[in-house]
Amino acid sequence: MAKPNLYKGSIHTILLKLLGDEGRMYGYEITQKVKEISNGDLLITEGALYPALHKLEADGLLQVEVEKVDGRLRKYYKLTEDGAKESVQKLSELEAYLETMQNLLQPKLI
Amino acid sequence: MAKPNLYKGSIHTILLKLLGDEGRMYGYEITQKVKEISNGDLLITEGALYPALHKLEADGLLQVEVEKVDGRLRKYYKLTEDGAKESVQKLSELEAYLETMQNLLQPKLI
DNA sequence: AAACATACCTAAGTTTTTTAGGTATTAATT
DNA sequence: AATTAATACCTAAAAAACTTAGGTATGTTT
Repeated sequence: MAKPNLYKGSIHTILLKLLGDEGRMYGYEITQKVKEISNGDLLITEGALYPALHKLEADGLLQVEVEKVDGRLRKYYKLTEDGAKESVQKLSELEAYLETMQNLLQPKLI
Repeated sequence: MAKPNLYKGSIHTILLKLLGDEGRMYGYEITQKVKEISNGDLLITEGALYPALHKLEADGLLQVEVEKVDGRLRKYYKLTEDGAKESVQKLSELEAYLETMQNLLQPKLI
């Protein structure tokens, strides 16, 4: 792993969370939003993003609405009901993971 | 991803951190320690652990001492000087990642 | 006119893991 | 006494999840 943009396994969770917060977003918007939130630390590559969105859609967790804005195509994604449930699930897993990591990082108490 | 035991990409960091804290540990001990710290949430599989230890050793970040205890072989690992430096580096990366994730999880402030 | 930003996409390759084995010794259980 | 569980190491094949490196097309800026 030369310069990973994000720890693997978290992209689906990030997408579900963002779409839950924002209501609906399109792919390019997501890349910019994540870059902004992370102050440039987390760069979601398009090669990871689009397959992830397609997978979540195929799994029935996302719903897509295509729109043309300023002559360009946009694919807006939003959570389905199942997506909202899965989001809760994934977020609690991520929180457990983050807590574990914090426990690992904490200076050892002897 | 059926039931991943840990978010990918963090195992090297975990190993460096644990060895920095504990001084020296052997493989099996690490699996038990991580299970304990995470209350059973994080299970480092041996198929991930041993190759990771060997990689870190090959990269000069770990040093190994073989001992026989109660008739069984143990391979104690500890950080080299380079390993200690790399540990600092990896930990700051992990902390930045955790902070970003926390930012993502925080309820949106409008 | 060229470069950059917006907006989508995919395929090949790489990395990192899971799965599923294997060997061997000691401790606990039946 | 024999089987199972725990301790302790290991590896190879497969799967998963990325990065890299392309591709197309439109609008904006230099």
